[in-house]
Amino acid sequence: MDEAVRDVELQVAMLLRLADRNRRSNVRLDRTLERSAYLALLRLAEVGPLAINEIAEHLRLDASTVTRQVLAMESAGYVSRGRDDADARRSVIAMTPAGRAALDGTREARASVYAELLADWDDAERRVLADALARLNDSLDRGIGR
Amino acid sequence: MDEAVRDVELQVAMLLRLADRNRRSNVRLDRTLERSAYLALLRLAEVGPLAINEIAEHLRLDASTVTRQVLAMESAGYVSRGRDDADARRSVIAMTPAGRAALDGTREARASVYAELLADWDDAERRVLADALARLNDSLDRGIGR
DNA sequence: CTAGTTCTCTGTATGATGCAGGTAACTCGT
DNA sequence: ACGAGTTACCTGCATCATACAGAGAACTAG
Repeated sequence: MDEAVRDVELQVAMLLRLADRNRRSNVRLDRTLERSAYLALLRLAEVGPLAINEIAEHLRLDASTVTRQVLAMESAGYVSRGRDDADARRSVIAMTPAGRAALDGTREARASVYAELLADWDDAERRVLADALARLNDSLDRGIGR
Repeated sequence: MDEAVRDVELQVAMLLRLADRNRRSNVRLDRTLERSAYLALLRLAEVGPLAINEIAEHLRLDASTVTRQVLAMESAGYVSRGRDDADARRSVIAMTPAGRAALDGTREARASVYAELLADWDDAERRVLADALARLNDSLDRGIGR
C-alpha cells in the first residue's frame, strides 16, 4: 500500500468536487465558456481547424457530445463550420474572431480566480503544482487508452 | 500575468475532464461508489455520524443533493438514519458495516487504478503531487466561501 | 460494384446537481 | 406561552454534460 498513491487518489476526488463547486459559484465565471467549450477552443487556438473527431479524441469525449458543443458554439458565433474538400464527411471547425475574444475573456477570468486562490502560495510552489498537474494529466491521458 | 497560475488553471481544467473520463471508462470502478457517496462515507468514517447539512457543507453540495444521496445510500444499506434526540429536525446519518465494506472496496479499487496510473512516478514525485493537491484543495475550500 | 468502415448527427437515457417552495421543528423576544 | 423568524430536511422541478445506439452519407478496398 503506497500511502502517497492513496493520498493522490483521495485528493483528486476532492479536487473534482471542489473545483466543480468553485466553477458554479464564482460570479466571475458566470458569463464565460463552459469547461469543455473552453478546452475545445483552446485546442483550436493552438493547432488550428479540426474535425469533430479530433476534438473528441483530444478531450476524451464521445463525438456526439462534441457535435452538440460545436453546434452550440457555432450558434454563439465562436466557431465556423465547413466541410473538408478532400473528405466530405469531415467537418472543419475553425475558431472565429468572436471565439478568440470569448476564449481570451474566459482565460482572463479563470486566471484571475486562480490568482486569488493561490495568492498565499509562493512562486516556486505554484510551479511545482502546475508541473505535477501537467504530469498527472499526461499519465491519465495515457492510462485512459489502457 | 503569472505563468504558473495560468498553467495551474489550465491543468486543473484538463484534469477535471480526464479524471471524469477515467472514472467512467475504467471497468474496475464499475461496481464501486460514486464520487460523492464515496466522499460522504469517507467523512462518516473519519468523524462519525453527521447531519445532512454537515455533509453538504463539507462537500460543498446543496443539502437537497445530499438528501438524495443519503436516501440512495440508505436503500443500498450503506448508512442508517435516525433523528437527533435533542433536535428532531436533524437527521443523524451513520455508516453501517455494509457501508464500511463498500467504502473499503471502493478505496481499494480506486487506489489500484491510481497505482497503475502513477506506476512510472518515483515515490518522492508522488508525495509532491499528493501534497500539492492537498494544499490546492485547502485553498479551494477556503476560496469558495469567498 | 459491393461490403465494410468512417464521420457526423439525432434520439434517448442517465446522473449529478441546484433552486424554489413546502413542512415540521426549534428559538427568541415580549 | 404566543407569534415571528430561522433552521433542517425533503420534494418537485429544471438543467447540463455526457454516453450509447442507430441512421445516413461519404469514403475505401477488393
